[in-house]
Amino acid sequence: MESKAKKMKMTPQRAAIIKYLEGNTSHPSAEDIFESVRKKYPMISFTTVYNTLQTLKDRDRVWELNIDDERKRYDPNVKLHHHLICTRCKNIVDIFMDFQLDVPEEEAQGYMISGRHVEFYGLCPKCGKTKNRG
Amino acid sequence: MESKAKKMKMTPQRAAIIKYLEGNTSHPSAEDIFESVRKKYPMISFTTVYNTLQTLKDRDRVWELNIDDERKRYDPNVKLHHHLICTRCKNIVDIFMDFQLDVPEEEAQGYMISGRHVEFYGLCPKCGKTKNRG
DNA sequence: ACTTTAATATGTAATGATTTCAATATAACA
DNA sequence: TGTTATATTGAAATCATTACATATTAAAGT
Ligand SMILES: [Mn+2]
Ligand SMILES: [Mn+2]
Ligand SMILES: [Zn+2]
Ligand SMILES: [Zn+2]
Repeated sequence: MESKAKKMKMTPQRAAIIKYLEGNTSHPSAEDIFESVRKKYPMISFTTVYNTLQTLKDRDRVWELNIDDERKRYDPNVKLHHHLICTRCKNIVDIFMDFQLDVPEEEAQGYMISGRHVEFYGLCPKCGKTKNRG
Repeated sequence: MESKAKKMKMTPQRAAIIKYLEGNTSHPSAEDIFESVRKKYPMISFTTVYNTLQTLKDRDRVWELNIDDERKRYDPNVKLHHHLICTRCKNIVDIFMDFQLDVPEEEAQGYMISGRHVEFYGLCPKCGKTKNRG
């Protein structure tokens, strides 16, 4: 009992953030979380959002995605899955498929591979239509 | 002849940046490029590095990677391939394998998929040894 | 219930990568 | 050689994220 097992103090702010994330498949940014939680807790600080996200990351309760080139995105679903991102509006959707992604010893160049993630890029249905001036 | 076909004015700075990138498999950051080119052109501006990278991106001569959570990384190899990143030192190496990554219509959720990229995470040989206090 | 205290929340300042901008310089071409 | 669209430069601005100092509070013990 050590790393993941540290007890986590519950606060209204944390509860609100966790509630917002629960089952959320929109892959929100820290700002998205802040703006949403702010409706109920107008006094919440941006720092608290980042602090809480860090705490949740430490406990593997949230996954930080670098898939969006402008900001970090957060995913409460930490089970292995992949993503499809719209290159125009940055919408992200889940892909639950089990790809065969084994890297043979000689290709791994001595790395100890512990994680894998497939990113697909394209245009979402909405952006696919309005090709220009999106 | 239009988008990609725009002619590109050649300058000593651009030549130096392009030369540095040519065949470079280290996936350098803008700063890496700046520091290297600066040795020959001490007066080069950071802005010029970013400008040139933008120009090269526009012409599909360089690939901007979001794989590193701290900074953008650039890859002069624009042919489809994948990457393996060390989660500790952020070293990035290429994986030239042809994975089967077809997403069936019903999983694509209406997206028009145009690109794919597999990211592997792990520890590089160096970091794998020194498990602590890296 | 009251006390204690380590953990958390807050506001503000700092950081660091990237972008914007206005002025100056120059590659390409006639 | 002159013209001009394009590129370079340095400085300032932007924006996401982090660091810090101070005030607050959840939770464990009494
Ligand atoms: Mn997801
Ligand atoms: Mn590469
Ligand atoms: Zn879209
Ligand atoms: Zn490493």
